[in-house]
Amino acid sequence: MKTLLKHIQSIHPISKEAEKALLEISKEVRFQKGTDVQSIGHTCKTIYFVKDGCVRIYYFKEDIDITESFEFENAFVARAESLFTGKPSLKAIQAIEDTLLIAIDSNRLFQLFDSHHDLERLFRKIIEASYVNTVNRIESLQFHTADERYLHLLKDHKDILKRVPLKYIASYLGITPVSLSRIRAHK
Amino acid sequence: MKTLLKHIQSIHPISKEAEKALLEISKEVRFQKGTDVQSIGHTCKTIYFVKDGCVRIYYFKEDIDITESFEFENAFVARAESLFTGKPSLKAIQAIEDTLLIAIDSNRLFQLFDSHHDLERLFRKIIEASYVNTVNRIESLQFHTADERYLHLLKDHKDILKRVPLKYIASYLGITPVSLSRIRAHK
DNA sequence: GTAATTTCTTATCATATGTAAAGTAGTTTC
DNA sequence: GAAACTACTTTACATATGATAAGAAATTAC
Repeated sequence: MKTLLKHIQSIHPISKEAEKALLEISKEVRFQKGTDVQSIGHTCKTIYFVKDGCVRIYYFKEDIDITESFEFENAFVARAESLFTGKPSLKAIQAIEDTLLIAIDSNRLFQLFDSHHDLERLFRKIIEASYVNTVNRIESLQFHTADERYLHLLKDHKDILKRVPLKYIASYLGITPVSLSRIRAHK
Repeated sequence: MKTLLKHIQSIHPISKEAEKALLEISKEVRFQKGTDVQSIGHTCKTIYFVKDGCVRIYYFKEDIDITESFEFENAFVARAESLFTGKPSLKAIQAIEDTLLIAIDSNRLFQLFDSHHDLERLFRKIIEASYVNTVNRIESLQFHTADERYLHLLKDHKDILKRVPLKYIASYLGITPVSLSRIRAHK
């Protein structure tokens, strides 16, 4: 669990008691490459931290598999639309590689917020950062060409091509695999 | 300020003391149609609540004016990328109509979080809801046609066509005004 | 109220991306 | 190691959107 605590310290330092309380509601879970961590229709009650490996959030639009996001080592993952609304999620979380996650029980976490103010602040800051990221992604989808978005993704995640199938990258960029192939061929 | 307090109560009820503290760091400000509430290059230290009128967040990409978002009555507005990072914003906030805003001093608000846990929880929930909204907007930009996005916007904001120039709506949808005209002509 | 300015629409042509189908390469299964 | 399957690429054609320019409509300024 050291990786998680270290990552947390870099965002917002919390007390020893808060660390202890957090670890009590967390456990390590492993998933084989290709398996669903959480499936479509399930209400999200877990916040995951990626210790090793990588995952994606995906959903289906008219039978087409669309990757909403990727997460790699040292990042949190949750299906926000379900976690924060209590509704069943239309999306699933899948392990793209053999993956080691730390699962945090969100209901118990939200309860801890009452007694550990610093934990609530930590997660407020985590959500703020995620929010800034999604706003930037909107900007990218709004006014960059698919070509630019592809190059930008490679810059941000230098090893993504070795770790993630192109078909997932294509839908993440908002284009078809055929179109991504074309873009790659022109480089 | 009643509008603000009423809106807050519907998200997360706070104590009378917290309400009082919040009002002390808030003030009403008016902006004429077309004027900038905050300009590009300014570091965002204010969270606004729209009491009457409407605003947009916009920026320039290579001399082209792009609307990132609109906000109407009973919504909060802030340039998250600047507010949460402390960096100067590349974006501006502009009044689209004569607008009455409530300006909340963000530094003093963040200080209040130390003494008023319920205020921090309130704003955590506000950010969570904004986050869910932006994730949904990504989905919309990723795999809906411009045509679908336009119809969806009209559904969500029935009076938007009467209040907001089409050129702003076009860039918000990620298309040119010419393209929006075409889409509208086919209905 | 007229002129000037801005906003919106229409038309034409160029380009990027989608769809479908076929082929190639790589991986998995037995 | 052959067969089956999956991932990726390539080609041909269709469609949506972009760029530019010109005109119409609406708004603003005087």
